[in-house]
Amino acid sequence: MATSKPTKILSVKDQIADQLRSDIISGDLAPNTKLNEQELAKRFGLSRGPIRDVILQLSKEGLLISKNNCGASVNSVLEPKLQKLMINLRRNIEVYAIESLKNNPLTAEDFAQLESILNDLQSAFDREDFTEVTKTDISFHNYLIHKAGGEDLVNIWYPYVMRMRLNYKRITTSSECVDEHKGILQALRDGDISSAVKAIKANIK
Amino acid sequence: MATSKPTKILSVKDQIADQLRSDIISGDLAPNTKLNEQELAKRFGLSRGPIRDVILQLSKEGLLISKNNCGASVNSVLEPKLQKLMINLRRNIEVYAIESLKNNPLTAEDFAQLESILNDLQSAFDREDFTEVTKTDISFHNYLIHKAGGEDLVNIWYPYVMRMRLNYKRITTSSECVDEHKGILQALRDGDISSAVKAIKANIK
DNA sequence: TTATTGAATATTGTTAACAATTTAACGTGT
DNA sequence: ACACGTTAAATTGTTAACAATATTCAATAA
Repeated sequence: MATSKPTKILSVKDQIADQLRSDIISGDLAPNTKLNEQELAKRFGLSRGPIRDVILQLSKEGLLISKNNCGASVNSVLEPKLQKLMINLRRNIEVYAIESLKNNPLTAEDFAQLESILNDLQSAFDREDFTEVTKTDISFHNYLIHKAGGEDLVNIWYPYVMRMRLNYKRITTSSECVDEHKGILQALRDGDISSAVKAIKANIK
Repeated sequence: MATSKPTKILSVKDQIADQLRSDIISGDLAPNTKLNEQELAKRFGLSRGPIRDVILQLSKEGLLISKNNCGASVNSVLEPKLQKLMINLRRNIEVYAIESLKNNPLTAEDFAQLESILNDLQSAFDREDFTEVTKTDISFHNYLIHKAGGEDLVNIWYPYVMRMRLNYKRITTSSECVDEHKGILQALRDGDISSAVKAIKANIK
């Protein structure tokens, strides 16, 4: 039996959602841009049905906002106060995740995975592919969140990250971003949870 | 022009979503129950299209969970730790909402609305219509959240409330629930924010 | 008996035509 | 020129048939 790395199978809708997420993160689709179902259907070579599903999915994630009979648009930037609230809530979730690793420590496999993600992060920086940087950044956190609380926690957490990405267009420098994540990982390796918590808090802003 | 109370116009899908929410809250649809699209379509006299939309909507709210090619089920009860986390997060949001009323105080109209909601709450208790009790309870909080942060904040907050309702089947007594909300309202009337915050914290559990 | 294979069934995913609604454009009257 | 109502176009909502995928269950072999 072939036990090599399982290539991820993505449903058609997942792929389209992924592409649209990229477009939004990259700024290609600016906030308040209205989406046209037919247009999207033609672009992806599908009918409007699945497109509608994807639009609802991305609404669930906070990236789009859709009103009755009026279509969907890219969600707008949050006002600063709500932004701060969301950062605070996200911090709560991620701190919870880190602390829960006390009873559910990372395995060697986990560390290998996270290491690999950080390599991808560095590589994306080197290519100056900032959309990929963002996605990889998110996937690092996603890994930890999932480890700590499974799908349930991911579902609670995900909308915050996504919605926050709409607010921050500016990208940090390579060294800062990669180093911050390496710091988190190292603290976890050392089993130094309180240090990891500090590092996570510093990273979420 | 007739300026009397505007009767809310609900889209077909909103009405179906509402009904399903009731079914889930009432326990008529127990956690992990699988939903059948055809069945629902027949029940509501629609085709499967809009039903699918509603299912996605309720997934967004955390009431349902749907997997690829495998349909949707009523979401399961959260494990106690995640439950506590969610309560904590919801408290954060509601405290934020209350505190933001300092700069954006409730009007006479607001108080009238909230009063009316509490009357409905008492009435639902008297009728022992506990599904309606839950919905009215939620709508009280919803009013404050919306006042404080608009649609954006409601969208952040709503999934927590809904998901939490799946965990608590037991209903509190009439006097306890109504009194708690009256306490919140009275503190707000007095302009005593810190007291209102205390009352909200005590109410969310 | 237990596991496994395969066909039959049921369910979800997709499509394209049709209906209802919203948006835009136009013309009329003031 | 401006406001208003009507019509035409564009867009979203809905439907029903079809395709792809999962599930069920019976038959077979170990």
